[in-house]
Amino acid sequence: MSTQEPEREERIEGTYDPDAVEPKWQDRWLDDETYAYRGESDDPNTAYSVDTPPPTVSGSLHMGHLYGSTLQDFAARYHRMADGDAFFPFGYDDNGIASERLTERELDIRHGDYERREFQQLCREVCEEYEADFTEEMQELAVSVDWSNTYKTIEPRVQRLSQLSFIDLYEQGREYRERAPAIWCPDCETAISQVETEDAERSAHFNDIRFDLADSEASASDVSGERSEPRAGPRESVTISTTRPELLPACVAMFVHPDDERTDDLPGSTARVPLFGHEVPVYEDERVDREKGTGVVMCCTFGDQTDIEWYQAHDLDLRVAIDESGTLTETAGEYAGLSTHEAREAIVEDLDDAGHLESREAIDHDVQVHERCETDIEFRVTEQWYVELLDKTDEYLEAGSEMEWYPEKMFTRYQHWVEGLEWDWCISRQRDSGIPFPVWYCAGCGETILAEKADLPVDPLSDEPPVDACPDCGGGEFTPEGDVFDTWATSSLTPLINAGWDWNEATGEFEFDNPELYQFDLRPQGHDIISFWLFHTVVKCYEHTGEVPFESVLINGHVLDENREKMSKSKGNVVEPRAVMDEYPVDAIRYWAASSSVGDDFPFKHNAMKQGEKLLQKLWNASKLVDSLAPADPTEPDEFAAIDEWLLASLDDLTREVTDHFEAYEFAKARDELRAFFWHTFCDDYLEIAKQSDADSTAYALRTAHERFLKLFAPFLPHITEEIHRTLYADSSVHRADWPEPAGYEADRAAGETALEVIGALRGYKTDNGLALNEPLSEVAVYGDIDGFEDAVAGAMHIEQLERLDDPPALSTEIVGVDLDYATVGPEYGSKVGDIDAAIDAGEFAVSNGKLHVADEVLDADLFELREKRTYAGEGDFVETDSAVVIVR
RNA sequence: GGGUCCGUGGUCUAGUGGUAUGACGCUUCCCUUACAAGGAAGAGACCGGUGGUUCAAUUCCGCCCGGACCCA
Repeated sequence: MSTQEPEREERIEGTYDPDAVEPKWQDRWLDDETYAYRGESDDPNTAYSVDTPPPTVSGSLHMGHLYGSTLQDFAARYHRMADGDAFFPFGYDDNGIASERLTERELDIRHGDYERREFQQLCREVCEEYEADFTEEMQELAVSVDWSNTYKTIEPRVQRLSQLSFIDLYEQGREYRERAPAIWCPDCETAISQVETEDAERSAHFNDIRFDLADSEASASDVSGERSEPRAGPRESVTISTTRPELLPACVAMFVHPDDERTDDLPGSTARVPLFGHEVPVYEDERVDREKGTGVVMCCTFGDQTDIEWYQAHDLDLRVAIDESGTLTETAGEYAGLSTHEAREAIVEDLDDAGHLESREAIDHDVQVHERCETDIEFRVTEQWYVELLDKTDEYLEAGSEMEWYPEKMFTRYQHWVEGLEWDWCISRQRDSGIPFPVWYCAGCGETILAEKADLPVDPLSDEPPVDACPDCGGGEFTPEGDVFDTWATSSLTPLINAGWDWNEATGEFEFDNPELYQFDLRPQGHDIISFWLFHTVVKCYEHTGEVPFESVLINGHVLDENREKMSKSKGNVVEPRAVMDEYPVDAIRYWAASSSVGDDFPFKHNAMKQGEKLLQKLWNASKLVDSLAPADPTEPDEFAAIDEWLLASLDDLTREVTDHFEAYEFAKARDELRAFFWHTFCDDYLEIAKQSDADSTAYALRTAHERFLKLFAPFLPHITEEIHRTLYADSSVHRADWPEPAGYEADRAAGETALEVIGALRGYKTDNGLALNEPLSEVAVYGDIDGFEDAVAGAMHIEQLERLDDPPALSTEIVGVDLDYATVGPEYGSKVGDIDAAIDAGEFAVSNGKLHVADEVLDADLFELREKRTYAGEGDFVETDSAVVIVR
């Protein structure tokens, strides 16, 4: 076997000391590069690979990282053993606003004072120490990442890849540049995408504002054209309700619902915007919410997404009243130069003075804000780059369904997101730092000039375009694109980064350095980022490679606080991983992390760490006993004692089940079955038998089972299994050992079970009678099938004379109840079942010739079981089990 | 407001159209050739509420309540 030193001197002694053992192996694994990817296979089906979403490292490790990383590690460790190798890389996401702001703060600089490359270099330096802390904590958690395979999203290699991705999509016609309404952050002064917004509650006012209707001549050219009966006494004004009166100068139309009788006189008329005086048409549109207010709404460019839809559907004017910094423009006349908030107050005041403010009511409502700075967003018409999505949502939905989802139900989140898409993906950001677009424009004709793939990464602000003259018009002047990529444009490329995707100039094709890694076997992540991170990654990789990037997606839940509430800084209920790691063995924390079904949220509980701690001691103590009972390297005997072979056969069953659970990412089931078998069958039952056994096969079974337990536990409990395995069995890491396979033992399972039942019954008997468990029993008789296991029973229970009874002992039995086989009785007797139950409960039944007479029915023997109470009148005490009867004399 | 999911002994959790699994805690007894962080025995759940389908619902369906997440 794996033992190279049969004369191994070391021993398992004392109590287990995780404080000493855990750091020792953590250091050793790093020194030995135990988890380095060997990459000896070319076959994508044998190389197990994990692609993890890189965390932002400018913050510290939180419980979500701890839990998510540990789950990934279970999979990686299992597959490293089962498949022989595993690619488990790590990335740091430092290409983003968070790390840029961190750098500015730490160095007291402004990014605008540097060339992009210089600033990014500074970012990398500042982030390094944060990354080092993060790495250290990940290593303390025994996450078996290959630390020689890491990347940073800001590094030049990743920048090159991001730009290659842009060029490839552009050449495929999947990207376009367009002037259109986009979501805008007035504080960051950039376009942002829908996923970067969130809701925030704001105090505001509903302002009811009266618009005068202009001379109704416009009705003659009524757009709806079908006004059957003119209203008597045409009204002179309409009232709308708005929380944003500062948008009045941007008002371009009014809308009413076509089926709203209150307003069916209005379409075709013209309203005059108070204070500003310009006139706007009134149209019909079904998107008007009839339930609210007066049924009349104003449309401004732009107050919300509906305004954009109306602007496009009705070909409205564009009136830009708010500029890129949230300041009112000349369009706002005398209000130009005010901020939106100042203008809001000023305009309301003036409306009131002019008699156009009918009422004002304070409300709290949700508004959309930029998630990074919590600034209220605006919608502005700007020129941006987009990745086209809306034309291929069916394909992307299909791509998502090709992946295995764990748990399966999480696919619906992806599905709903894709089905609900309304925007193409805006990938350009008006920021100074970030990864630049590799693009110039011809100053003469506007032609788009892309960088050469070989030259990437480039920065158009510093580098020259690859041509001297415009290929279209021959002009020689070029304007660099100053925008940078959206952060998801890069972080959606992690599978390509990890597999070394690049442009091969010689072959003229995109190729992978490690093609065996792609597609990745597993993508683990939280359920909160399915809609953007995972989706974007699927889209990008699918377009670049024609293949879905992941075979399986593992969605983990969130760790909640002990009251099942989400942890948040503002609530002050955050549990720090550092504190938990200081208090409990990492193996125990990992054992806890395996306790919940994948995908479910679960609470952090200090008590929950106890189970793992106890298991560690149990494993240690059992190892001590095994070590003292059996020689280190027993040879396999020709003949097995029945109980020994029974144990190994049962262990084969367990091995199959645990393996299946790991394959299906059912860590909790693997954990619980493994623990139950180890603790109860192996420790409670088998070890007690083994102590009394002198069969050669016992030593062999003990050692074989013990070593297999260490391997089966290794993904969950990497430290203690390594310590014991190295001490007793091998000089190499258990984490590089082969995953156990069933050895093919056969045994009389039923007789073995019965024997253990008898032992259990006798143990109870001794306890009930105040006897020590090692107290000898002079004479015991057993009626039941324990063929071959007599010695095991006699040895474990210290029975001096064990007798097998061929006939049941003389017992008197009393029927105390009837258990119906409802699965059969139910369908057969239908509504009579209630009567039958009632009669049985009342004791109104009789049994004759094996049939049950009850409630005027006669039930065959296979429909029920009698609950009997047996009494033994003979010599000695009587104990019964499910399948045996035991007499102690 | 819409969608998805969740709600099981004091706590956490498994599970199923036929009367509920395990752990932690609790009670009693036991230092027995590793382990008292152990062993044996035991108490503790009308499976969130309410209607419906069914012979039978914790399980399937509707509504309500509570929680999480996603999207408006």
